[in-house]
Amino acid sequence: MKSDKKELIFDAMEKLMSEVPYKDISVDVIAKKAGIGKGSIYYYFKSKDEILYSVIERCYRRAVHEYFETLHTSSENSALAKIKKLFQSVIKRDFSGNEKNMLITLHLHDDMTLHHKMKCAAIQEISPVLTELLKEGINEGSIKTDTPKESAEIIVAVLTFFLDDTVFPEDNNSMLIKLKILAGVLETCLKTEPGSFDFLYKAN
Amino acid sequence: MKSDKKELIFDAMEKLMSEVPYKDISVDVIAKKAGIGKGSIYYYFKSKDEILYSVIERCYRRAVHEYFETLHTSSENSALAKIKKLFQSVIKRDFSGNEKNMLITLHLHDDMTLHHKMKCAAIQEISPVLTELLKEGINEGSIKTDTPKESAEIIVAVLTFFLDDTVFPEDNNSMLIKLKILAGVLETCLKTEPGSFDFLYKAN
DNA sequence: TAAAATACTTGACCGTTGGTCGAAAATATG
DNA sequence: CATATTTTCGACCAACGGTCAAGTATTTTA
Repeated sequence: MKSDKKELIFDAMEKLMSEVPYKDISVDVIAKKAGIGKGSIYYYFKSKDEILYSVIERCYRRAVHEYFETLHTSSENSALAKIKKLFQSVIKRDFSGNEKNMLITLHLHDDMTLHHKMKCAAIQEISPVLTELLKEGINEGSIKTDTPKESAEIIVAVLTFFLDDTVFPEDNNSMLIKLKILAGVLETCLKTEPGSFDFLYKAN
Repeated sequence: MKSDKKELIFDAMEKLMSEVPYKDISVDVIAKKAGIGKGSIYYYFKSKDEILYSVIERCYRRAVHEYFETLHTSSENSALAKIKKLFQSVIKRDFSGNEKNMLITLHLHDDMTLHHKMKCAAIQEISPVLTELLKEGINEGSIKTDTPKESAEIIVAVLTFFLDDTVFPEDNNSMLIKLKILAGVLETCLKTEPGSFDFLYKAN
């Protein structure tokens, strides 16, 4: 019966973030939601911001984990196919209304503190994975670039930027056009077969 | 002798932001620096954040204004040349240490609130100008794209992202590689002559 | 097992903050 | 000059993030 307080705090924060704007989440409220004393919070985290960071990082780590899960249950194993899966693990729920997850919920909030941190976390957590996939693609011959690490970082950065509703507060059509441009950019950037990234803007 | 209080507040805020982290700038301090009562601040701005937004917007508007100034003092008037000038007005001081301006100063701060807002403001202020330049280039024949507006927004977004030190906290070499990639991406994205955007990563 | 040490828990408390407000001062209007 | 309107102000407030001494549970020691 180890009641991991740290996990309790995580869960309380995550729950709250999906319910109310970050600015309305006080440490007292987190403690209340977690069912522990306020002082305990500061036994496990050195600041309120640290809780936020940890939650966001965990969120992207889960997306990466989900991607690795899908790998096992699939025959297609080309680098490009894997990249597609990785992207989908991160973004797929952002465009379907029914299965909201943490990432989309976070994006919806208007608090700026969140958005910058999310981009940084995304780059930190996801770009290393993508970097390896790019290298795989290079070995396979399906991808050509001399700078996989930097390319990966750029790609993740841009992708995350795109998913941020608050940066481009526009209609879906503009978003679709941009995703199409992005697909083209990725193709030329990585010198892949035409259509390799069409899944970004094509339904399913 | 109209002592425009609003301007006083602007200047105080701008000065303070170049001196201390945003989180250390209280409304009392702004009032003190501006030499007015705290209550007066809330007569002209409805919140502290609104001051921040206004200052950042003014900052990018100045960059755009500076660009328009350089237009008059030049013979070269091709769309690509103008785009180069626009970019340089926004970023040039970010890489030279001596002539620090507001933009670089802001980027240096570690406060997240700033960074997201700066990206939004950059897109809002600069991408319309770039959109027109892309259209010019299309008419000239030097640029080819069906979606100038969206392309412009993407370009500004990515560029701003790159200039943000806190997102890619790496060495200058990685930054240089990324700017090189970006230049290539812009070329293929806009179908311009090779080397059109080399100024992004080449010294002067 | 008792005692000592360590790890964990707590909520009252603190300093600071963004923002409010009624009143005073300045300015405009007639 | 009197009245109305705009501007200025700082004492004040509620709420916040964070601290802390004092307690309780758990583990270690002998």
